[in-house]
Amino acid sequence: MVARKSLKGDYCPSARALDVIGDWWSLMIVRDAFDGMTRFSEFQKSLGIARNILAERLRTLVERGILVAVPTAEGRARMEYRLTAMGKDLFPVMVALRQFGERHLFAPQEPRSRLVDRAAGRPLRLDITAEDGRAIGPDEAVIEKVPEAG
Amino acid sequence: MVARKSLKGDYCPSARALDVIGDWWSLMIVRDAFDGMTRFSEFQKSLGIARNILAERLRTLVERGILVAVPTAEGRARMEYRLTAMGKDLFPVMVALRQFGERHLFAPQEPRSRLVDRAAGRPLRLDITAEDGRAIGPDEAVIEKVPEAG
DNA sequence: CGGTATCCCTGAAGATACTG
DNA sequence: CAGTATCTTCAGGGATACCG
Repeated sequence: MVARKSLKGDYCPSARALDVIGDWWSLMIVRDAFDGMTRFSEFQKSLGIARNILAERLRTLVERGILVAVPTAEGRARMEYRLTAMGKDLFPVMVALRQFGERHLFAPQEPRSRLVDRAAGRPLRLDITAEDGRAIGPDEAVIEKVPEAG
Repeated sequence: MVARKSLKGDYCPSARALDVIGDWWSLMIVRDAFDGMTRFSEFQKSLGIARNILAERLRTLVERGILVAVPTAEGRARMEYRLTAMGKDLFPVMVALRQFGERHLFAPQEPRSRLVDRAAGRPLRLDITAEDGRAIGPDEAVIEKVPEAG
């Protein structure tokens, strides 16, 4: 996933974003981080991931600037992993994925976790609009190719 | 990526969504589909993916209800692959990924493709809000666990 | 052109043992 | 507890040859 041959995706922000957080475990770690988890063992227990894999993923997420590792008061190498500002900018990605999942991947009455407005306890809205406020769907949007390497 | 052991993610819509479209090639195919591509060879040329892999990915995207394969007038097994309504619901995911990529993964003057409002040619906005219209960020949202399977 | 059928190979993931 | 180091397995992906 990391060093991919430069394809047209090179110039595509989606492709780059996917390169950074596009594999299963990284996204699940980020999801748990949004859910307030910070400790190695919390992630490990929540995900059932192998420890070496978790360590490696945390390392690259830190390298990429998604998480910071801050030493805890307790001991020596004890770290807490927290989302950076950049990491928090993944919030819309998480919300979008979640809404898609809720809409299409659960039976009507099937139990599921929900992401809600903390204050009101109600589901969130996600809106894509033009600068003038018009709602924009797939058919109202178009990809502008990069000028030179079109 | 497909048959993953049931982890807590079982109840997490994000995890399920990721199971459906969470690998590199599937997302890139969907991105190209949003960009108007429909033919096997278009995807193949755009992505530089091996043909067998592309065929397999198209097949599973169709199975999962993201794409439909419609026969073309031309010949026998010639297919066009188009986004279903469900597939189009991935639009917010693509926009969110793209915005993240644009914001954090490009140098200021580095060339990139852009997703714009077709009418105005201007970038899109993506807003997450509560039902009453308040803007919601990561700190204003909370994940409600599924009732029973806590 | 639009795929399918094989073969091979790498690299990512798991298990496990070890360390401070 | 919070990792690191090592080994092994296995499936995802590339290359290639073939078919209608």
